[in-house]
Amino acid sequence: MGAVKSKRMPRAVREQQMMDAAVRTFGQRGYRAASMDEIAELAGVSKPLVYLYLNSKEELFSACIRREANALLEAVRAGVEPGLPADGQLWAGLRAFFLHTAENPDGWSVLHRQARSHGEPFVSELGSMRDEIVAFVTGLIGAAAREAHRDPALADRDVVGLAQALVGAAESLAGWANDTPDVSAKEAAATLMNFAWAGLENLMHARPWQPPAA
Amino acid sequence: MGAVKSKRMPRAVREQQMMDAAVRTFGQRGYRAASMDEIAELAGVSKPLVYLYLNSKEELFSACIRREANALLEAVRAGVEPGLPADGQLWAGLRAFFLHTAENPDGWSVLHRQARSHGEPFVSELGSMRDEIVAFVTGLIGAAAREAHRDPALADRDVVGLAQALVGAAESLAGWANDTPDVSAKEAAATLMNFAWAGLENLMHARPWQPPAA
Amino acid sequence: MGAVKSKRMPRAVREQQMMDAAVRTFGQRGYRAASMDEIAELAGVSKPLVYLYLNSKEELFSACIRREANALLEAVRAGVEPGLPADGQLWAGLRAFFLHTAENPDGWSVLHRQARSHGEPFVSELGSMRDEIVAFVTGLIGAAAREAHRDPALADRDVVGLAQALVGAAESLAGWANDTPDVSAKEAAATLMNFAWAGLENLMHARPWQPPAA
Amino acid sequence: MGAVKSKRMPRAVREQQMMDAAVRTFGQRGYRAASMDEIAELAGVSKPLVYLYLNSKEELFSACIRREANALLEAVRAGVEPGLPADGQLWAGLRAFFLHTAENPDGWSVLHRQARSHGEPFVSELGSMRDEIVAFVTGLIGAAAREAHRDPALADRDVVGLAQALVGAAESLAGWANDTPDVSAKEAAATLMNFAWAGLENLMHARPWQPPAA
DNA sequence: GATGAATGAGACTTCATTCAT
DNA sequence: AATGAATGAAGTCTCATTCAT
Repeated sequence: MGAVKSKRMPRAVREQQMMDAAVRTFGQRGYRAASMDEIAELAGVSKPLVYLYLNSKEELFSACIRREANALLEAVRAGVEPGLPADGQLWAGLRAFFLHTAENPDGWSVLHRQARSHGEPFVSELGSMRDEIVAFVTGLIGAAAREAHRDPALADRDVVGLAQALVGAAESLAGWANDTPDVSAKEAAATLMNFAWAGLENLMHARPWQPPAA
Repeated sequence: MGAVKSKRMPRAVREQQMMDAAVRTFGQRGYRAASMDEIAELAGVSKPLVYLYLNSKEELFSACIRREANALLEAVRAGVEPGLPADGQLWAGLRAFFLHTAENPDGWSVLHRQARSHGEPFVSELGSMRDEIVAFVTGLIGAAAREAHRDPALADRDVVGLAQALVGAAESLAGWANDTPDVSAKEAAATLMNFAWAGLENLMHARPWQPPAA
Repeated sequence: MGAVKSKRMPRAVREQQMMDAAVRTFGQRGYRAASMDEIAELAGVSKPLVYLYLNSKEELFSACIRREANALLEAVRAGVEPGLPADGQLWAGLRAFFLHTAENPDGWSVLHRQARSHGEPFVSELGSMRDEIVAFVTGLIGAAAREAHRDPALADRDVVGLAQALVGAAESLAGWANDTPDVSAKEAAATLMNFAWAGLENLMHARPWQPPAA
Repeated sequence: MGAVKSKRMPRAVREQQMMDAAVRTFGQRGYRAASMDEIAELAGVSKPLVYLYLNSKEELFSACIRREANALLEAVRAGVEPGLPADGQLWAGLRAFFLHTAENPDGWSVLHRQARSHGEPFVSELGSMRDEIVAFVTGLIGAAAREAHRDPALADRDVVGLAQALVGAAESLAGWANDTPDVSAKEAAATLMNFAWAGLENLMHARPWQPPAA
């Protein structure tokens, strides 16, 4: 007994340990550079056990993508309170997104860097998750548009493009904030919210968006 | 007819053929999955010749990153006409950017997907090119602010933050546009220009930015 | 009958088989000319197993040097009986040395021919073993000097120099005896004993050292 | 004109430049590790020229062995003055040997380390040269024996063994003197002469050989 | 007399995966 | 539930050597 090297754990627990190790390894080394040896060692089990539970490197990676995608989605959903006005919801969603990715850098690396870089079947795997995020954002923006009585409605494709732009901007700012001393994560988030909500023109004319008194 | 298998070419020409093949292979397969065998065959030469001229897989990949990064930078610079007003310059730059990435999907894949996913030294290699783009965009936004006599002036740090956000959004959209059939470069540029210039709120209220009659 | 192709052996046994094969191959072909393929085949295993257990060609060669050096050292130590007079001890040590090198020609080739010819880190590896032999011989000569009440006493440095000369002569003669058919280990030992003990001048005057009636 | 990069040299001169480069490279890197590329570059010519003049790596190495063996032989012969008594001749020969090998470390490495370590045809190549050295030493020792009216004469095989022992002792002492601070080459030579001429027993009883007043 | 261009063959090494217990 | 033993296949890289000028 003791966490040093417990044997004979129930399957579900062992599987999670393996996936933890896999996410960490894939996230840091990349899909191809990660070796099953390293994953098994990090998980504290033998290699055949990894194969017994997860079948192959490919399936293991797919499982990682699914797990991390769902976790991210849940985090964003949980961060948004349905009753708020549109800008408040967006602000809350972005904060949740930033928080989750900062706390799970390996998982985020798996989703953002690795899953896109290694072709099928991983791109498809990621696709279905992105569809869910887009649907969620679409809902948000759609609600905002109705709130503003926008007419005619934004096309779905435009919404997807906007979501892509938002995520890209968020990633870029996160990296910049990380690499630049004395730029806080909150400042970065505010910059993004301004950029996204008010647009450059409004910023040029000194009409920024104001964060809600939180 | 055509260069079926020309032999004894001068070194400079052969090197470009090899780099073409390498960009294509790296862009489609990824850095690790691409094999030197495949690159050599696609270039129509033997493997030792690739090593003789380009030394190693790592150096070859670095050379690809540099070549593609410079080409992209030149394309954007060439697309912007200095005399225009700020939004016109931004619009021109974005069009040039999305056009170039659409016309060089493998080169863009090398920069956006592969160089980021395979650790040092490639990330640094890419970083310096990205810094140049960010500096360029920073200049543009600063000019726009002066043009608008914004008061109080935007802090330098805010300008850089906005430029980071814009560049990140552009990168993300370019990947999306490349991966999504029937999204044209011009549409992507318009989506981003709207997003950046008008901001989401204006979009919600059906007050988008209008492209200049070109 | 015989160990045609025994599978699933414990690691320690397999490692010895591999080292046997490696010593033989290195000794006959040389470090560079020996291929890991040949070693694996001679050991009756696949190449990856050799790497799994012994890591690299360099480490494998180093391990061979250490094993053979220790075996030789032990053989010489075991051959010398502490109670004898000085010339008897020297004679016994030389006999053991030449016998061992004659019985392990590949091991001796690894030590004498290959380890010296392929630079660091092998030369150092061998150096420490050689230092042990020299120290051993130094002790022997020192004992002989005390036994003879030599006065004035030999300087320590002179003793080490003599030991170096003796060891070098032995190494060289062993190589020669191994390469020359019909020169027995005992003859080689006698030649060296005469040379070392009586000196050329005494040989010239037909006053050789006499082996003890064994 | 000038030694920087003279072109169109007569064949004999070019060949010597190549052999110089080859001896240096083979001596330092070893036969296998030396590459024709490195040799050609060090010689300041293109690789095809090396092949044009010297045909193959194997022939080039053989030619190096022959050249260096002859040079060593000549040096020793030139060092010995025929009229001297036996110990004086030996002393002179050893000095010439030490001097030549110290001044031509790469050539000595080719003969002593590399030629023996890489099998046929090099071992044979070296063999004929060793035969000449042995004949020379045999003559010397034979003269000494006649001088001493030794009877019965030493067998040829014994002479070869003694020569081997001498050379081995010399090499070992040379290495030791090089690695040990404040042991001069001359001291090493004296130690060897004592060891060889007087023998350990005489040394034990304080009857060393005396170097001739030079 | 001399060389830039080019390659077939083979080396070391790694990895995903399975077998037998 | 778990693992020590083992390998087929593939990858990066080097080298002696030749061809065409």
